[in-house]
Amino acid sequence: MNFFNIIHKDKNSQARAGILHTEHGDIETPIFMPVGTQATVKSLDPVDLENINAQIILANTYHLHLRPGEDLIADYQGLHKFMNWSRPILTDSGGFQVFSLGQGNEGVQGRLVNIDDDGVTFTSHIDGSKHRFTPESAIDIQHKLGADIIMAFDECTPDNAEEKYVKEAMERTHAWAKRSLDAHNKNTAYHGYKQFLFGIIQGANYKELREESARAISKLDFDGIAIGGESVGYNMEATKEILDWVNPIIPENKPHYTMGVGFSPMDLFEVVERGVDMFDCVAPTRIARNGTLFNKKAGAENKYRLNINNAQYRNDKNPIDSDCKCSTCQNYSRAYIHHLFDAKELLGYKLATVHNLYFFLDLMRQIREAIKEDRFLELKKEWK
RNA sequence: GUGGUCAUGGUAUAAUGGUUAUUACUUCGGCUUGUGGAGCCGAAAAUACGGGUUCAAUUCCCGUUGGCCACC
Repeated sequence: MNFFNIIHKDKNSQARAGILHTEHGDIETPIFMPVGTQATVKSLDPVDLENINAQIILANTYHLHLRPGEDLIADYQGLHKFMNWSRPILTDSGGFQVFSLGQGNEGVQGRLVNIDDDGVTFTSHIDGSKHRFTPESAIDIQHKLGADIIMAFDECTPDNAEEKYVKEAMERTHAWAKRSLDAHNKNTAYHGYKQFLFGIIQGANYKELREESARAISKLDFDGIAIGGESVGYNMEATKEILDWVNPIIPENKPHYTMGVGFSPMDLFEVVERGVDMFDCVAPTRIARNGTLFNKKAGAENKYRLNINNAQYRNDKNPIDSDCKCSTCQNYSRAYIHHLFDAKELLGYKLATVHNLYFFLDLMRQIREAIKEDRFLELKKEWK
């Protein structure tokens, strides 16, 4: 059986519907993947995730290496058993954390990060201890964690970096891609089942570099192709442009994954329209914990969302979204959720996260149905 | 009752005889993108009351009211 089967290609765009086959179940694509960095989607447990029809979740190599450590998780036969999640998991390699938690970045200051051609030395954001990742060690850690889909170790460059440095980093990422693949091929079934490895295209916002990176990653024997970078997701105009550059180059029959996409409903349409099968983003869960909740009637001008903290919801008997079928909208009023946030009660985080993820995953379901019926662009128009 | 002391946004506070009176919390909006239950940005909101001195008083003086402390 192939890892990835395309079931239907939309007649009016590059959108396609497909299925990813893994040991822990099939994944219908295109799909949004909730982020559960530390082996938990914050505030939810696996029963909640199944109830909202999550098909696959993410976890992170960097965070789990530092705490509790891959050897401990391997002791529990991998992440699935450790966290009691029986469906597919994808682990990010930790390459992005070198960038996002790196020196000079907003949010986490003063982290020591030294990049050389062999790997990266960095200090822990938890206790300042020194650590080192190489392509080989990042793969080894991911084997022990046991995710169904794992990622090559890459270097993500800032978009404002000069072309010379971006080119160096990109070439390093290509060399690391080969080394990740070699390390992976020595042991593709650490826990007794096959893990699939994706390569990552870099090159920031330089057309020639993106094309070169797309060629380099495409010719390697990866199971899937990811598109990374600071702009991807964060700057949708740039993201669309990058996808238009690399799409003619990357193999059509492999799954395409844009890393960090899924801030607003329209973002989902934009990348699916350009042939993307998988994407993840912390936004739906993070903004949920701050009280920002998806609502279709709020309209495109409000990014289809409302802030439940606002005073206007203090005594509002309606659900967050009257068309939503999630357990939060079926059972709770805006007034109650407003109160939970006002009082900083833990249940508020859970109810909000359930709603935002359900909203996104149900929209993905609608998108898949629309693709199969060649009306993807019509559905997109409803949300424009 | 006598003496002392204090009175600044809703709460707690800083400062000053002279542009727009400080800060925190609260309140009201916003930001959030391969995770950050955090953080950040913006807005609203005050010199107890009455009189006096002065070019100018939230500041100095007197009184009123109220709080606190001590004494009888």
